[in-house]
Amino acid sequence: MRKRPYVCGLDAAVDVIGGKWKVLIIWALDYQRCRFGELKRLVPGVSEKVLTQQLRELEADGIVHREIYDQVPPKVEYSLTELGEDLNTALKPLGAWGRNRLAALGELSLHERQQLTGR
Amino acid sequence: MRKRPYVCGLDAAVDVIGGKWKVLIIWALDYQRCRFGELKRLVPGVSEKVLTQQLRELEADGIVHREIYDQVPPKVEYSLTELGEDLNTALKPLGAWGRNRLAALGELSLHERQQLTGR
DNA sequence: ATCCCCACTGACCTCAAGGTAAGTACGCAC
DNA sequence: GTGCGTACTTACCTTGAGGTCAGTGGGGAT
Repeated sequence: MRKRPYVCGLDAAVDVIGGKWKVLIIWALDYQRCRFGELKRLVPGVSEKVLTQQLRELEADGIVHREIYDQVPPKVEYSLTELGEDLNTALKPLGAWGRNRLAALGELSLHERQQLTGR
Repeated sequence: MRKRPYVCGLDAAVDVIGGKWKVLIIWALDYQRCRFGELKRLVPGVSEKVLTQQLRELEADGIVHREIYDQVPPKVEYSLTELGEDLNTALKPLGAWGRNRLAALGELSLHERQQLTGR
């Protein structure tokens, strides 16, 4: 549960996407429905435990859908729900803003590199 | 510094707004430039230490501008930079998504309340 | 005299998110 | 028969973000 009440919508949204790997998971699922192992490869650096955790939280929040195929070896597929796709759409401008920022930072380091190699 | 490199723009954006109170600060500053004490009142629950910290980080990231008036008693005003206003614009759809979510949750708890009082 | 207000700073502490490593149960390939 | 891949779970540990509290130094109100 939550200690502090939500102050605004932004607050509520950040609560959902706040986990360390959640935006990366959502971003990965936008392109394709994924099995657990694929997701692990698409989100480099997550441990299995934490990936499971975050997926369960996203599922509880109604962002991702978990489909279990009764097979051996086990097969589980994750996909975005409609709500999850809405969220992803809402995240697009933020992603664009971040990309601009990355570009700006990239130019800065290019500049620094030029200064260094210029000596 | 950062351990893991940015995977995408969203990643970079979340790095900037990830602090516990940052979106609330940005949201508060969208309406008006603010003195420190005002901000403290607009963001209920933050301690002074953490508010200062987050403001400094936002300043370092070029999101907020800090203007010091050489007065006694001291006066400091915070405002969004152009980059900060861009960020705020990019956050609007996310805020709207969150508001919808809150509305949905509100209806749920209303429903639960009705079930409870109905007994 | 005593208190509050302004905008902080610094020392110390807490706790929960996340990381590590091992275990599970089954099937297939070599 | 040894190891890998599947999708996890469990116990244990680490870390750092954030919380608590006290102090600063002058001015104005009570």
